[in-house]
Amino acid sequence: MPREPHAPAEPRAPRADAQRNRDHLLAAAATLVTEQGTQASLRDVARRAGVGLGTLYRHFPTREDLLEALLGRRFEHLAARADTLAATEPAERALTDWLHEFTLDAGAYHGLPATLMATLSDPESALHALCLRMRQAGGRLLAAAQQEGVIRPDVTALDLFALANALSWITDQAPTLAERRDHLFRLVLDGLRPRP
Amino acid sequence: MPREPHAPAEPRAPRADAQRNRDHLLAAAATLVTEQGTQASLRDVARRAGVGLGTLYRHFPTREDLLEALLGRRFEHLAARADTLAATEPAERALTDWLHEFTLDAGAYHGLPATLMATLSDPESALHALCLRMRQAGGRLLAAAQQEGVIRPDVTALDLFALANALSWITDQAPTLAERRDHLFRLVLDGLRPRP
DNA sequence: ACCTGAACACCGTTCAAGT
DNA sequence: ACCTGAACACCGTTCAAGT
Repeated sequence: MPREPHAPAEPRAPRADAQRNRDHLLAAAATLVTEQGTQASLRDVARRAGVGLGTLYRHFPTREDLLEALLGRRFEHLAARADTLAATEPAERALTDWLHEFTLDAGAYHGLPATLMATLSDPESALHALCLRMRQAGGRLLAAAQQEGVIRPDVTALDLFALANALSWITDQAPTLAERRDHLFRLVLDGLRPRP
Repeated sequence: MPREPHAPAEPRAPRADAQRNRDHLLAAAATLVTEQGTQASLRDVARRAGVGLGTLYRHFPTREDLLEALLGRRFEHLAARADTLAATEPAERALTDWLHEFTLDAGAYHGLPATLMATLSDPESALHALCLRMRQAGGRLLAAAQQEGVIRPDVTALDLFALANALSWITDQAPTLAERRDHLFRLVLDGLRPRP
């Protein structure tokens, strides 16, 4: 039943050893990036995965490719959250809740806010598309809130992306300020509401 | 006339060659840090200064020491600006003008916002005292503005320092957003004003 | 197809040897 | 006192050689 002579070109299943190496690399990367941040040594990742350095580069040609694989699910989930919040919460609440969750995800690893922000100037980055989807998801919630007049009309989805990353960056850079995070978040968000 | 037998311990003048090396190091660092940011290679700095690598470490034991020497004058000037603004401008204007100038200085080199922000968790850094003076200068302007009721009372000098650095960081990280800088600045500052 | 690891060109930091 | 540069322990990235 398989082996159709002219079957439509299915994507070949990867060789078993290749798949296993990929899994080991991702597991090793998850550990090291959690411990040391987005700048963790790629040599260490390969070492911990029990794999040659070239194998890491074969599976993930750039550091961003590796991070994308690590972050994909998390941010897909976040994009979906935008739609559920839009459906269940008032526009302003949906926007602020979602932005708050975004700042948490953007701070998942040390150095991640900087990595995400750098994506804006680098369309080749494997994280570029991921960040674009985030801007679009945030943009939809933003438009709804602006429609209701609860957010200034001169705020763009890009502004939101930059500000939310900047807020994540503050606690990433100075853990001392972790306790001020929610307060700073509210201050900045307040600046986005129209002046009466 | 010199050579007083029991003259009070004057700080010995540095040897002429040492002084010359120091000057060359600072000139080289100024060029390379301007071109490549705060993470410029120290090897390159020594090379361009025409000096051995050990000589660089003798004069500037850490990268922060070098940056401090590079930034000292600039930020001293900025601290003085706080007092002149306080004396000549209304409190709110003085605060926003000064903060705006701070964001410009904090963005003088690539990577500088991150370097400055990191000093909060590192009291040993040569830049720690410099950043403290900035927080104090900003804090005085903040207190005056709060006294007049034009800025929320729950904003601290640390909040200001973090937010201003974060704004500098946005354009540092994504030059694309340079055109949005002043707009983002105003949005954030607006969030610091009391709600009516 | 896929994997390995040596090779290359860099780092930051230290320190024995020089003047 | 001060300077030098080799030495050490790391990087990221590439690529010839293997299975």
